[in-house]
Amino acid sequence: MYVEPDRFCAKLSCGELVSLSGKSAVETLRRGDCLLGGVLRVWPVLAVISGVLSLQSILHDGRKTISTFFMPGDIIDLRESPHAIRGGLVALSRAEVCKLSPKVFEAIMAKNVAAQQLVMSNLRGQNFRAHEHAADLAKKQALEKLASFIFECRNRDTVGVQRNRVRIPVRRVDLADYLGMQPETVSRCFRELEEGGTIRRTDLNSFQIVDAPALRRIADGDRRTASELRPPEPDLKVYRFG
Amino acid sequence: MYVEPDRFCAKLSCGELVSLSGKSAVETLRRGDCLLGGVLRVWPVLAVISGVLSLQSILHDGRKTISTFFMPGDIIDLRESPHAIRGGLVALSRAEVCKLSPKVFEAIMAKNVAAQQLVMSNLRGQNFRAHEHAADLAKKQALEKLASFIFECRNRDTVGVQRNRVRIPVRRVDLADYLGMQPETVSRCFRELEEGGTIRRTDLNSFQIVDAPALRRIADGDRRTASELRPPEPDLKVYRFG
DNA sequence: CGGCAAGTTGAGCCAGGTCAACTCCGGTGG
DNA sequence: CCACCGGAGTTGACCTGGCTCAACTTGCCG
Repeated sequence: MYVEPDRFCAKLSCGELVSLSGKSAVETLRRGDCLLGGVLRVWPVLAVISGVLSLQSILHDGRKTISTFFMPGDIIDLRESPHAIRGGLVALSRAEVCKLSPKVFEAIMAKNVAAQQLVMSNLRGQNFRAHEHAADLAKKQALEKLASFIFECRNRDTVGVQRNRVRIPVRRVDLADYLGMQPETVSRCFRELEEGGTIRRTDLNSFQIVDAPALRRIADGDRRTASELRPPEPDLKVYRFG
Repeated sequence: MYVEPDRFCAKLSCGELVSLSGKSAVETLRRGDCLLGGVLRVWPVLAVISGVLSLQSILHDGRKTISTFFMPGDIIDLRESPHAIRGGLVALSRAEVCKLSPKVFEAIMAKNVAAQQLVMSNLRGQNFRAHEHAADLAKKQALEKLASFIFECRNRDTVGVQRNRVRIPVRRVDLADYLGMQPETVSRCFRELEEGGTIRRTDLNSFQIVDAPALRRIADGDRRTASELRPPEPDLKVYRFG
C-alpha cells in the first residue's frame, strides 16, 4: 500500500536545504485561508508541513467541489494547472506550508537524486489517489463512497495510532464536497454504517472500525453480507474488458 | 493551457535511447486488450506511442469505471498503484505502447535533466487533468460533464486540425464509463447540445462547436443563456472559501 | 447560559439510472 | 447485389437514490 513519504524539507542535504530556504518561506494559514491565482503564479510549488489543504473549484451557481486533499508531506506542484482561477488552494484547518522557489526547486530536482525520487514518488501517489477517487466518484453510491473514504483516510493517517481507529481530519461539509454529496447524505451514511455495526463512533470526528471486511466489501460495491459469503466464490466471474 | 509534450522516446539522447531500447519493447494492442496485475508488476512504466488506453476498475457487481484516458505522449507510471488487481489498463483502440524497464527509466531520470523535466511535466499534466475530472464528476450534471469533456478532448487532441472541430476518440460506452454516466444519458446529452445549437454533428464521433462561449458556460455550470448575459456581471459575487 | 456554527433528521421531488425495444451501420457470404 | 448478422448507438417509459429545504439538536466558546 501507499506509504507516506517523509517530509520534503527533512530529506534534503544540508547545503541544499539552506539554498532552498534562502528563497522560500514557511507560511501559517488559518482555516478558510485561500491562496488564489496571483500567489500561486509566483509560488506554484509548496510543501505541506502540517494541517490539511484542499484544491477546490466553484461553479458559477455556488456549487463547490474539493478535488483533492493535501496533507503533511505532500508536494503541491501547480505549474501545469493554469486554472487556479475559479477556485483555489484552501486551508481546511490550521496549516503550515513551505513556499518553494520554482527555480531552486528545479535545481535541486536536477542534482539531488534522492530528492527527485521522493518528489516523483509523492506525485505518483497523488496521481494514484486521484484515480481511485475518480473511480469512487464516478459509479459508487453514497454509502460506498464513504466506506471508500474511510479506508483512504486510514491509509493516509501518518499518526496511525491503531489500525482500526480512524479520525476524519475535516468538517462534514468539506467531506461532502470531496465525495460529491451533500452533508445531509454524509450524515445519513454514517448513521447507516453505525446502525449496521460496521463502525462505532467515539467522538464526532473519530470512530472505530468494528467490521473491517464488511466495510471493505461495501467500499468495493459488494452488496453481499458476511453470511452470504460462506460458499467461497463458487461462480468465478470472468469479465470481458473493453 | 496544457501543451502536449513530445513523445518520450523522441526526446532522449541517442545513447540513452539505445540503452533504453535494450531493455524495453514496443507492444501493439488491439481494442479490448488488457494488461493486468502480473504484467504491470514487471512493467509498471509504459510510454504511449499511439492509440488510447484507459485505467479502469470494476466493482463487484459489474459496474465499470474508467478513471483516466492515456493518450500518445503520456508516460504511464503505475509504481505507486498497488491495486491494478480489480481492473487494469485496457486499450480502447488499436494502440502501441513502449514498455520501459523501471531500472533503466530511473537511471535516465537521474542523469538526463531534459528527460526528467519532460516526465515531470507529463505527470503534473496528468495530475491536473485528474483534478479537473474529479471536479467534473463530483458536482456537475450530465450535460455539464459532457460539455466539460468536449473541451478536455479538444485540448488534448494533438492533431488539432481546427480549433472547433472535435473528434471523440472512444466509443459511447467508454465515454459513459469515464464520465460516470450511462451511454443512454450521454446520447441524450449530445442530442440536447445539438438541439440547442451549441454543436453540430458531422459523423458519429466528430462534430463542430458552433457556440463555444455557450458550451463553456454550460461546462462551468452557468445556466444563463447568452441574452441573459448582456449586463456584464453587475453583481460581482464574492465567495467565502472554507 | 446565551449565541452561533456545525451537524442531524424528516418529507417531498427530480435528474438520471434501468430496462426494453428499436435503428443504424459495416462486414460477410450466398 | 442483396440478405443477414452482430455490435453500437438511440429512444421512450418508468422508478429510485440522493438532493433540497426547513426544522431541529448538539457542541463549542466566551
